[in-house]
Amino acid sequence: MRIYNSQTRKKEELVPQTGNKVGIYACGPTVYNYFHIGNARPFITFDVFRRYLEHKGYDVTFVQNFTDIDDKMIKRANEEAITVKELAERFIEAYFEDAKALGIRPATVHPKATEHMPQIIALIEKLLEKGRAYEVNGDVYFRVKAFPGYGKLSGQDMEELEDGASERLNVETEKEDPRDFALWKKQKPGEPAWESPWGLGRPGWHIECSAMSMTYLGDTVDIHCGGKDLLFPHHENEIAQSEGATDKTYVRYWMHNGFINIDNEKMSKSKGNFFTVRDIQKEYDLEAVRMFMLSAHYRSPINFSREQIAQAQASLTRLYTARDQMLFLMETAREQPLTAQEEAFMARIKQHMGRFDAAMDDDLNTADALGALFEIVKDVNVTLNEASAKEAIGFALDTEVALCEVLGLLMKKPGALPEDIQAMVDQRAQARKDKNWKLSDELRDGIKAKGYILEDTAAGQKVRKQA
RNA sequence: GGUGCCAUAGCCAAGCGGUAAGGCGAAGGUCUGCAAAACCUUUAUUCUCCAGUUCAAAUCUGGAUGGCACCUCCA
Repeated sequence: MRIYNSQTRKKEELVPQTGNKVGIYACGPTVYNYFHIGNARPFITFDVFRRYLEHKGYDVTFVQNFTDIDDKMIKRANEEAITVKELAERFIEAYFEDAKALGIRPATVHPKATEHMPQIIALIEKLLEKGRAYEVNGDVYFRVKAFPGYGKLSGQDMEELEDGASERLNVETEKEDPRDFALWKKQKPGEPAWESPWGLGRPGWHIECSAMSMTYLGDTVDIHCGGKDLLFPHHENEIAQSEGATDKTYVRYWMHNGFINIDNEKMSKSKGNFFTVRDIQKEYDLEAVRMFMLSAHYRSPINFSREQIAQAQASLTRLYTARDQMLFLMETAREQPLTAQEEAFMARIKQHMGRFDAAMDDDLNTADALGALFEIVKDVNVTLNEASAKEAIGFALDTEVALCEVLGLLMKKPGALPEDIQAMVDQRAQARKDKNWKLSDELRDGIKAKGYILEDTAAGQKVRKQA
């Protein structure tokens, strides 16, 4: 498959370092709050990426960290009058709850920064040895001048960066160069701290990702992903730190997702125009949020609005209706020889499957892949009925479910009806037999009031849970 | 100032040189006891605008206009 590499700015054929093994590092959340809808985009995007790679037979190791110590963590913990550790535990738990509701699978490993101090310190020591870092009064900084490749990911010119940095950043006199960034921060009063050769302190934000990525995936990782805004300086700094220490390629493919906007403006903490996943969950099924994210290419910006989520919900229902219809048909379908039409139908389904894969192979084009999926739905609705062969129905059903699983959709399985609903359905069947339309309609309304949609079909009554 | 991205129907969106996928919505119809779902028909002779290259351009080039992001904690 081809993926867009942010560093070369081209789509490149994905060729893992070793056989079919793929190592992926994804920048995870800072666990100082519930994650918002913007955070959800990379989680969903790269979850789909991972699922698709596995669907293609790759053996994927997916590492996503938790940043559980930084300025925001300390500030929030102080506000709540709890320890940073307690704060982290609370929001790590919340992360897993929200991720699950969005259909995001847990990573292979979820390393925490605070549990990797030895690795972080060792990495900093290596940089000091090589003269690519320096210590000043208990703080350690990366010496950007000593790493000639600085700027290669973001395409920034070293001198322009220097001008920009000195203009914009407050001049911290202890740094040699305004572009230098902190690897280790000396403890301030009241802050959590760890022992180090430079005294008590804590790691800078960038170094933890380098250390954890290299711990679990080696000096060179196949793919590193995250949001577009992490490209500079976070990922640029990671390259400097890791390659500065090992003199080996740090990352072979960089992938960055686009943003979610609100009214065409970036959602951000400072603007206050953001929704947490929990806010959305009060109003919408989170599977619709996932569908919404998948409806556009992951590198394009998308605009979040209620209307968009409602549209996504409606499309999702179409997917569910087709699946449930096939499940319904399977109950009564018979084993019988395929007709010529059914064979042609199955051939078309295979073609749509091919189109789905081709779309996903092309830099994870989920919007196009969804198009192929809806072609299947259409064909199913036109072709299949009570007289269809079990083999044809089963094949289309398995195909739809398998493709949806790659996207992490259609995760809700139809369950048995609650007893009271089933009783009303049975009563309505009798009423219909008696042609008692008034009672029949009342029962249908009653069932709807309880959150179920009842439909009459040639094969009898069909009931499904309202979306 | 530096570095990039985007502009396709009422809304969302694919399309990457060969004559506009798909979804949502809307209108009419078929089916139905009535519904619902589903199906059929209609909804972009045209892709922000202006030049250019080409037998051929939404797709390539140049320019204009409008919008967005990064360079500062943020996915």
